[in-house]
Amino acid sequence: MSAAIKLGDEELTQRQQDVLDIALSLLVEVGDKLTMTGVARRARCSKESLYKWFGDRDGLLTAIVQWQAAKVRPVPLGPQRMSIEALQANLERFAYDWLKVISGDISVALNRLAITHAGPLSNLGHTVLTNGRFAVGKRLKPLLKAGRGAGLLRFDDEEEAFRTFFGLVLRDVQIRLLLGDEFELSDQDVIRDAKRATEQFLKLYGA
Amino acid sequence: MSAAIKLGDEELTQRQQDVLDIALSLLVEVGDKLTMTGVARRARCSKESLYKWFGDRDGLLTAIVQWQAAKVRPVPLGPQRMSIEALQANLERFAYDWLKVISGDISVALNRLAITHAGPLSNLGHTVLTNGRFAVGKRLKPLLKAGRGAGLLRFDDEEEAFRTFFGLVLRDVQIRLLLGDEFELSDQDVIRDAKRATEQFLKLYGA
DNA sequence: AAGGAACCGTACCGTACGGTTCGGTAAATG
DNA sequence: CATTTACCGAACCGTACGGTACGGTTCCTT
Repeated sequence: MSAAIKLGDEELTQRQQDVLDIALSLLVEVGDKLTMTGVARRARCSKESLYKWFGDRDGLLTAIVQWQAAKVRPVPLGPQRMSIEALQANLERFAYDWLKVISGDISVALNRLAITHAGPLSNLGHTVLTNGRFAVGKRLKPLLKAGRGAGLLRFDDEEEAFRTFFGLVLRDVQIRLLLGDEFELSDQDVIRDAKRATEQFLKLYGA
Repeated sequence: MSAAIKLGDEELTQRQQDVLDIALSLLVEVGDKLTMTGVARRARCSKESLYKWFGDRDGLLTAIVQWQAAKVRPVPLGPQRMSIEALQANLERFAYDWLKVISGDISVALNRLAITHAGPLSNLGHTVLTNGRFAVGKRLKPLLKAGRGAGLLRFDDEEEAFRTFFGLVLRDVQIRLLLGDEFELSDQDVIRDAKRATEQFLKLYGA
């Protein structure tokens, strides 16, 4: 019995996890032209195994998305004593990590995939939203509330505050990348953007 | 000879324009499952005509995007005397129109289409970016510069200022809609969002 | 009225790909 | 050793769809 990792209701053997990683890398390369035969060839497994493990093509795509989502473990921001410096540093770190993820090849590929198959039928979009936009909100809100509790921030609706932070951090970056605009975003740029977004957010919501 | 409208290097007869409108409405319904046979049936034309007019499927999709883009004529903001009230009103109107377009079915469908076919091969993404994100920037920047010229705004880089406005207005709306999150956005919401984004922008960049 | 251009409707072709089946193999199980 | 399990590789099937061909119709021009 191999080491099994739970994913949703299922368990994944090591072999299956490896196949999903390979499928993900192939997805980044070829986008929505990902084919079952292609995955089987790249992963050196049979199509029969793919169908046995994941049901059908949609099941494989869902598994890829969920598998990637499961790998993104939230870095717990320790409930340190909240000073303005700590708040600012945490916000900057948050913005930096987030921008890095969003501008990465994997994020672009998965979001494209989910958008392509968006609709009432597929739940890929829902999965991506849950593990992206909403997961980030869930992680950021405690920080915002702590800041408010310490008298450093002022806002009525934490959801509104979070969405503003969202806009200030990502701006047009995600949509441009999704549409294929190949624009450079160096590590220095990301650092600068994270600082700027944090400053602007504090100017808007600072007490 | 029918009335011909220039689109790129080509001219479009009335019949072809009608077909493109029908194809666009069908695209909104079925998304990327748009098929040549389906367009021909809905438009009551032959596939042969579609291929004669648009070359191939990609040509049809490109024509749809360009045709819609050609319909969006920029509403010239008259160069009135720039007061803080006029600036604020113009920004609000800008944000309102923009948010309305982005949250509309047509915009969602076209952006999904372009994202699906994004890559070095297709220029759909480029077309959408040019007629969306960049066209808006081109229209907004004169207003921003006028505001700065009148001593109402303060910024070094107009591109940066515009991108911040972008983020404050759209926030997470576009990506959520693209991913299939069906969330209500009433006209009252749009009005409120436009006001809020404008206030925040003025707080950040007001002199 | 005659001729032709444009077009409709439909049948048809080729191919790509999702999904299935099957023979063969290696490792666990007893 | 015999059996089961899991898997690989490859051949195969069905279908959807992009693209083409062609006969028939409408309409415009001369």
